[in-house]
Amino acid sequence: MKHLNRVNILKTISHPVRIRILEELANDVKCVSDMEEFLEISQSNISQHLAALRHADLIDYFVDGRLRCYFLKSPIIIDLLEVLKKDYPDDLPGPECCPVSRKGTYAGERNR
Amino acid sequence: MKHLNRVNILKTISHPVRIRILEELANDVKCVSDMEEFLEISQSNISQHLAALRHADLIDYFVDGRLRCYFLKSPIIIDLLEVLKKDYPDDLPGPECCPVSRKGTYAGERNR
DNA sequence: CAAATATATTATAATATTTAAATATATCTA
DNA sequence: TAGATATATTTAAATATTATAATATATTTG
Repeated sequence: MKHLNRVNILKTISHPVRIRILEELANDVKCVSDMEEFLEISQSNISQHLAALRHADLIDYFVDGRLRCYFLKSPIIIDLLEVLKKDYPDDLPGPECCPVSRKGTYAGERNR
Repeated sequence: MKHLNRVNILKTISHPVRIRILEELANDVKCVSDMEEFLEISQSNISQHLAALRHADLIDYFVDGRLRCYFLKSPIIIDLLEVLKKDYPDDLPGPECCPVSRKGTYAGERNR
């Protein structure tokens, strides 16, 4: 079941707006009207993205009067954001020469 | 542009079958008929998922006769898989008492 | 309490993703 | 060269995601 949950986390964060929200929350508590300043989308759309993040248990909030103050709840997000920020210049080296599998020799030259 | 590319990588790997394929390729070269053994989906569906991974530049293959031998190409995948495998027992600690933002005091008790 | 503010929810239409089925292509083998 | 094998592509239908618009709720303030 953990696997499905992880896939669900990935799905949930696979959106530019939600990544942006999470990056901001990784630094700071933010309420929705703070977010309206750096996100160029409607308030109700922001709320929908926040709902998606809440349903995946990635964020939570506390209430200050009519503000809802969101913060990051899930520690995996910190690590995922860090990986997403890293630079990865090169491709992995291809497999060593001629690995062998049950079905084939895997000997051939690489194609494209 | 890098941001969008990262979101695209996330979207592409946000599927249980594609995660599984990547996990296998992180260990080993595999051809499609190898994959037919551990994936319980049709061959053409496997090919479709492989195409998605190729289009995101995450994998590549070389050709051995009629086999196509896939391997992992993108180094970020290694790091992402590692994070996905890690255990994260606890939630992050909530924000310290009473942080302040432009818009509010953020003082209140947490709600749920 | 009425109006204003901050945020959430619902409905809907547009778009994207997914699977399944059918077909196509390339390589090998007899 | 005619299967047979391994894999890919295309099409179509089902489902999911997204943004927008409209409306609802809760809190504060006058």
